[in-house]
This record gives sequence, C-alpha cells and structure tokens, in this order.
Amino acid sequence: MYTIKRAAELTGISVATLRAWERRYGVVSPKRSDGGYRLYGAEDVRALAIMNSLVNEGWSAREAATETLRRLSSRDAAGKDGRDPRERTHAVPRRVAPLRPGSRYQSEDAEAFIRAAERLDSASATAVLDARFGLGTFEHVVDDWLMPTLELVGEEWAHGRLTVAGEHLVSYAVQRRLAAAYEAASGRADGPTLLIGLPPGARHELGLLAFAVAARRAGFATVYVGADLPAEEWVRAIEARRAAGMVMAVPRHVDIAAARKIVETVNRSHPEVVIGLGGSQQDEIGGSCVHLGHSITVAVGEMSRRLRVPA
Amino acid sequence: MYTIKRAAELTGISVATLRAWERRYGVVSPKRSDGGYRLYGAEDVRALAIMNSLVNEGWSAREAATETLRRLSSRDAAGKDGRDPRERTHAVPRRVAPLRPGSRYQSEDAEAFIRAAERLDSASATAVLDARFGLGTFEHVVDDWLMPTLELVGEEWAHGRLTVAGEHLVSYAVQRRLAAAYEAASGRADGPTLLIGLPPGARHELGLLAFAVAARRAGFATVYVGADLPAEEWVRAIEARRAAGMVMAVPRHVDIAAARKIVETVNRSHPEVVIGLGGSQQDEIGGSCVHLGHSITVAVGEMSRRLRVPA
Amino acid sequence: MYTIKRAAELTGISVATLRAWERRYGVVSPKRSDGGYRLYGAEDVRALAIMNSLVNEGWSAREAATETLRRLSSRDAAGKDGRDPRERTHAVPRRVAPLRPGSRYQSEDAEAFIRAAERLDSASATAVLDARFGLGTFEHVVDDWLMPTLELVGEEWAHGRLTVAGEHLVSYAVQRRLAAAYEAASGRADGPTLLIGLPPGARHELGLLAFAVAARRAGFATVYVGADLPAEEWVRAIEARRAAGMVMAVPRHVDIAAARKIVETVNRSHPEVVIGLGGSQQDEIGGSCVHLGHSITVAVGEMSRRLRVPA
DNA sequence: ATAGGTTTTGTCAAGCTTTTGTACAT
DNA sequence: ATGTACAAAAGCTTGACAAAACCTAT
Repeated sequence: MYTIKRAAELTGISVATLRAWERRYGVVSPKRSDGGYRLYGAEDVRALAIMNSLVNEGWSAREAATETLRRLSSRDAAGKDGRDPRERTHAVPRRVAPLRPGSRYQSEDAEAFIRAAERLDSASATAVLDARFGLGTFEHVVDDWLMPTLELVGEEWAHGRLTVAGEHLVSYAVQRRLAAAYEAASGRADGPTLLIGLPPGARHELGLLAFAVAARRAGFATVYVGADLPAEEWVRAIEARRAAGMVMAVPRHVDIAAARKIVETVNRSHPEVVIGLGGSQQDEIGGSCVHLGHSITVAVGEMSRRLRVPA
Repeated sequence: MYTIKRAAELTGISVATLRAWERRYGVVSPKRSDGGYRLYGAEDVRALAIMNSLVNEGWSAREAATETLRRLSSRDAAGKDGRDPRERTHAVPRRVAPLRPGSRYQSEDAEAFIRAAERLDSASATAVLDARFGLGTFEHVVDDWLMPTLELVGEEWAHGRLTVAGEHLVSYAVQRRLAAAYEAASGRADGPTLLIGLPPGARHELGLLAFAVAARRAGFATVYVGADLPAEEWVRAIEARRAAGMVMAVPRHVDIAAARKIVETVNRSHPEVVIGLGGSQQDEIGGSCVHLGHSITVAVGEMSRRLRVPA
Repeated sequence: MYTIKRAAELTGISVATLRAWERRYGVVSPKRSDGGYRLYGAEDVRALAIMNSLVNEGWSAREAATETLRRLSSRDAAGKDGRDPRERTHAVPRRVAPLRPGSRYQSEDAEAFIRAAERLDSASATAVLDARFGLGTFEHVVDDWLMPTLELVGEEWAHGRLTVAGEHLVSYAVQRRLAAAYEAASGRADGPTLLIGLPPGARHELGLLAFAVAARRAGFATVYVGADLPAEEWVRAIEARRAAGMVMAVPRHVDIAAARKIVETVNRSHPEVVIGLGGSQQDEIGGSCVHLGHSITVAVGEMSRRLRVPA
C-alpha cells in the first residue's frame, strides 16, 4: 500500500492530478487509512499508469478513464476462469509461427528477459542484453529487439504479471547497457556537434539515450545534456559547443509546452541549427524542426542527411 | 473513443475538414460527450480513412462519401451472420491457389505478418521481413511480396480486423527494414546523382523509400530529401548536388498542386534534369516528366535508361 | 539477544523510534529481562530491518509495519512444510535460461558469494570478489554484478537464510575490496576536484565508495569526506580543496533534511559548484543539483560532462 | 478561415486533520 | 522504561482559475 506521494512518483502523475482523476472520473478508489489517507494498492497504480499512457497518447482524460476501467474489467473477466494468472503467463505463446532455426531475430530472448524481471534477477537480464547485442549492429538490435521488448515489459507490468520492482530492474539494466555503449562509442567524433536532451521536467528516456549512442557511432560529436536545460541554456550550450544541430525527445503530453518554447527560442536565435524531435509527442511541435519518427536508424540517417549535406 | 484532434492525426485529415464532411455528407456520426464534444470510435476512424483514400485517388468528396457508406454497409450486411469477427479473421482463407511447395513467393508469410500485427508483436514482424528479404533480390521481394502485403494489411485494417496500433507497428517495422537496406546499399555510388523526395506536406512513403534503396543498388548516387523542400529549394538542391535527375512521389490528390509547381519550376530552370514521378497520382502531373508506374524494378530501369544512355 | 541500544545500531533506527514502532504498530514484541529491559532476538532485528527498508522506500510507517508482519507470517507459513530452509535456498533456481558457457555474466558467482557468507568464510568471499573484478572493467562489474548481488544478499538475510554476522562479513569484504580499488586508482588525478560524502548521521555506503573509485578512475581528484561534515564544513572543505563539484549520497528517508540543508548552503555560498546526488532518496532533494541515478557508469559520465565542459 | 462562446482539465490555495519522529517529564 | 507532548511533514476537501481544446455559425 503506497501513500499518494509514492503513487505519484511511481506513475509520474502529480499528486493534485491524482486526486482530480479520482474525484472526476473514479478511475481508482484507493483504500483509506483510519485517518482518511489514501492507500494505493498495486492494482490502483496499474490503473493509473494505464490511464496515464492513454492520456499521453492523446486521449481525453475522461475517455481514457473509461477505457482504463474497460480494459481492467475485461482482464478480470478473462482471468476469472480459475487459473492462476502466473500460469497463464507461460501458457500464452508469445511467438506463433515457427521460424527457421538459427534465425537471428526470434523473440525467445524477450521471454528470458521478462522472466529475469519476474525473478528480480539483474545478472540474467544483463546476460540477455549482452547476448542480444552480440548478434547484430547496435542500431538493428535497438530498433528490432530492445524497444519492442521494452514495450512488452510495460505490457506485462500493466497486466499485473510483473512488479514495479521488476520493471525498474529492467529499466536500470538497459540504462547501464546503453551508458556503456555510449562510452564505448566515443573517440571517432569527427563530424558536426549534436546536442541531445529533453525539455526540463521530463523523465530521462531510454530511447533518447539509444539515439545518442547511434549518433556517436555515426560520427557525430554528441553532447548529452539530459533534462536540465531551460530554453536559454539550450541557446547558450549551442553557442558554447558550436553545435550544428540538436535532438530533443518529447515523451509526454505535459512536455509539449516546454519543448515548444525551446524550439521557438532556438529557431529565433539560431535559425541555422537543425532541430530534430523524437518521442511519442513529437508531432505536437511545430516551427522549423524535423520529426525524426520512432526508429533510431531512420532518425540518425535523417540528421546525417541534414547536417552533412550543405543546402 | 478519440477526440477530434486525435482522429485528425490518425487519418491525416484536418479538423475543419472532418467537421465539414460530417455536416455535408454524413459519413460519420460520432458520439458526443455530455458537453457536446465529438467522440470518434474505431469504426468512425475507418470510415474517414476510406473516404480519405478515395478522395486521394481523385474522387469527389460527395461521391467518395457515398461509396464509403456503401462499402461499410455491405460489409456490415456480410458480417451480420452472427459470427465473432475475430474468428472470421482466421476463417477467411488468405491464400487461394495452392502454389507448388518450395515456391519462393507463397503468401504464407503475409499471414504470419498480419498475425504479428494483430498481436502487436514487433519482433515476429521483423522476423518475417528478415526471412522474406533473405529469399530473393530486394527489388523482387518489394514488388512481388512487400507492396501487395502492405495493401493486404491496409485492407485488413479497413475491415476492422486490425487495430490502428497494429497497422502502425507494421509500418514502422517496414520503415526500419527499408532504412537499414538504404544504409546497407551505400558505398558503390559511382553513377549519376538522383534527388528523391515528395512535395511539401506529403507524408513520407514506404514505396518511395523502397525506390531509393533500389536506386542506390542500381548505382545511382541518391539523396533522399523527404517532404521538406518547396519548389525553389529543389532547384537549389539540384544545383548543389549537380543532380542529373530527380524522382518525386505524388501519393495524394492534395499533393498534385505542389507537385505540379515543382515540376514546372525545375523544367524551366533545369530542362536537362530528368524528372521521374511515382505514387498513385502521378498521372495527374503533366509537363516534361516520366511516369514511372508502380513497380520499383520498372521504375529504376526507366531512370537508368534515361540517365545512362544519352539521347 | 540484543539490548535496545545494540538493536538500534544493527538496524540504524534510533532508540526512541524503536520504542515508538513497538508501541504504535506492534511490529516487534521483544522479550524482557527480569528488570524489564527489552531483549531483541534475530527475528526481531529482521522485522525491524524490513520495516526500515520499506519506510526508506517511501511507505508510511503504519503500512510498512503491516506489510512487514504480512511478509514474515507468509514466510513462516511457507516454511512450515517441514523442509529445512537451508535446502530451499538451493532448490530455488536462480538462473533459468542456460547461457552459452564462458559468458562473463552468469550469476553463479553470486551463489558462491552467498554460500561464503553462510559459512562465514571470509577468504572465499574475497576470492569470489577477486575473480569477478578480474573479468571486466571496474564500472561494469560494480553495476552489473556487485550491486545486484548485494541486493540478493540483503534479501537472503531478510528471509532468515543468512545471519547478521554473514551479512556483515560480506559487507566488510566488499568494503575492503573497494578501499583497495580506491587506493589503486590514485595517481592520475589531473582532473577537477570532487568532494564525495554523505549527510551527517548517514551510514557509510558501499555504492558511494564504488562511485568514488570510478570517479578517480575517470581522472577526478577525489576527496572522500564520509558522513562527518555538517553543512558549513562542506563549504569550508570546498574552499580548502578548491573543489569544482561534490557528490553526496542520500540513502535513507531520515537523511533528506540534512541533505537538503547541505545543498542549500552550498548553492548559496558556491553556486558554481556542481552538486551530484546519489542514493535511493536522491529525488527528494531539489535546488540546483544533478540527480545521478543508480548506475555508477552513468553517474561518473554525468559528472564528467558537467565539469569538463565549461559553460 | 474567423469570431465568439463553452467545455475540459491540470494546477493551486486556504484551512484543517493525520501521521510520525523526537523530546521531555515522571 | 514509560507515557505524554509537540512540531514538522504530509494529506484531505472544497472551490476556483486559466489555458487548451472544442463547438457553432458566419
């Protein structure tokens, strides 16, 4: 049972919004302590996370709440056939068509990865990552295995088959792997300089970190500035590093305003700087900027094209 | 239930047009929230997408609306035999004539592909692509399997047997595959330079990307300029890269005007540059240009003939 | 049987709080001496440690107590199947998918490590550490093996499968290893100076010590100040060493207030000093500071970025 | 496409209560 | 050692506001 503060941290939703969603849409009804404090269970946190992801996809809050309840109830109904949900995890075949043996992109590793998360076994998770990244180019593995698998992990968690701790473990393991790859990719930075970061307040994003690695591997001199810089600081950083471009992720709906301001500010002061956008909310941002899509291969290619080829 | 903004994003139709189509032709009758906001269901989005594709093919809006309703009602009539639509997905045989065993272009993989989309299983979709592209030349696989399969996917979606998310997943997987192939094809660019792109405002197109790969493989030095360049910028890019030719896709009816302007501008300033056209609306464009048809094998051959063999 | 003072030392909880938890939540019911003094058994100490870890994760005290009792009772119930709990330790497979032999990140060593702790075999524990640190870079081994394994050790202890002495043995062995690595990393300190420590009253932390080693290896001139300095002393130390940055761990909930004060004081007197934060409570601290996350690779990279690059 | 009005939704504030670590008195 | 007291931190409810999104009609 989590306090409201903890629930807010776990879901990334503000405390005020948490209360508003409960009051207005009844998406959760947390238990109460004797004194009236809200006590959120794992079930509640999941419901909030689902609703949050829908809102970030562009649903209206009210509709997102309805859909969340619908999904959870349908899940419960499906689960009430007397079977242990744990069993079901392994009963559901995650891969249907048998592929030829030796194929490099089977999704067996995804299963092993998720099981490592279930057991909170960090070492095995790392082992899977090591094995995977040994099988193909970094970009290919990220686009075709890592990011889809992370989505799968999120789904498992949303269905209650994975604990919060399990999801965090996976996230940390991946972050460490990407950080190591980022370090390993340094050295051949003979290309133009790229600033890489997020709007202030956004959470750090694995996808953006993976992009940073790929950008380095493509020869860019990269500077990962994280989620700390307000608009004016972006400008100052561009000047200090004589950056030719910048790439910013816009992962959540609430990040849109801050991202817009940064794009406008940079557009005005440095119109020659190419601004690339990533993240699920990238299309909400206008102005002079490039929407890079959702594949790091494509995104890096796009930035290369813009910065290597003088108009 | 999507907000009007989200529905506009999903279909690529502007919010104002969405309201006009509803008012004038009644193609959709979205539910309303208590406050009167429109709420679009998956059914509505499909209707709009069908109408949009018709309009893009050149139909008048009114005719397109009638046809859309006709198609949907006939589908509903056919569907009202009491069967679960989900069952039907697997009951409908997707392959009619049995091919000789061992034939390289059976459509079993198409089925596996679509099932991966149903399950939102990115890894399996990628596995199918890998398997397919291992079986023949890039050009052959694209013309004879990929593009037809993508049409099949679109059809499945239009019939409600595939979610929006499923269709996006497929689209992204293909885009990643093509991007990788584009990168892999670089290196042997000893031929003339080709600019490849779309009119400003058009959506990026998988067919055009596939053409870019094939052009590279044929020895052209390709520059993929995307959908960003207005007419004058095309001219400037031609000069900067000393391009011998350019290829532009005209996928939608609304792109015709912009495409015409580009062709005219390039014709006037650089009459020696060969202009190739692709996309479903290619025949709407006149002037001095080549209509490349709908096969990338043919299209690349055509461009090679024009640019290698001096007239 | 421990006195209340000793129990307070073992768990890191103040004597007053120990009594309050007993009175208010009944989380433990220690025996009493003839004179009425509390006498804590190993079982009691574990309960208190579990509750303490939950409180440090952000649970409310009352909820943490309930959860602690729940966990202990469920454990007892599970344990009453007549089997020696010792056997169960080995029956639970810690690694499922067989990895290719020779892989560097199997978790067999973790098992050997825990067995050394069980047998109070300091030499074996050290041997495992030596073997591990020989297999990869210091940073990689810490992030991907040492820290996860220490978590595993904590879990074993919480389940009663490891004694207090066993856990201490492990802790000391690791501390010795890290201290040796810290010494070994000296010499090449040509970079900016970094102060490394904890808020007063906090326990020394293995994670922070590991960070200190990695910082040295990255070229920082490091000064490990431990948990002794109050806010004003941090300022004085910064001035005396002309430090460019400082890194502080915030491991427990009770450390938050002291940590906040230090950050505020340093921010006010030396706004140019970069403050990095680690530990599970790092996100509770605001002000001008950098949250370094939970990977020493990432953390050192972050500090390098901030201090090598003049704004 | 614009104008003018409405709905939706995240955030905040005021005033009050509960919780909890620590301190004090017996 | 025990019991009471206290103050800081965190939570609760109600009400309100402002920006964004949406509506209709012209």
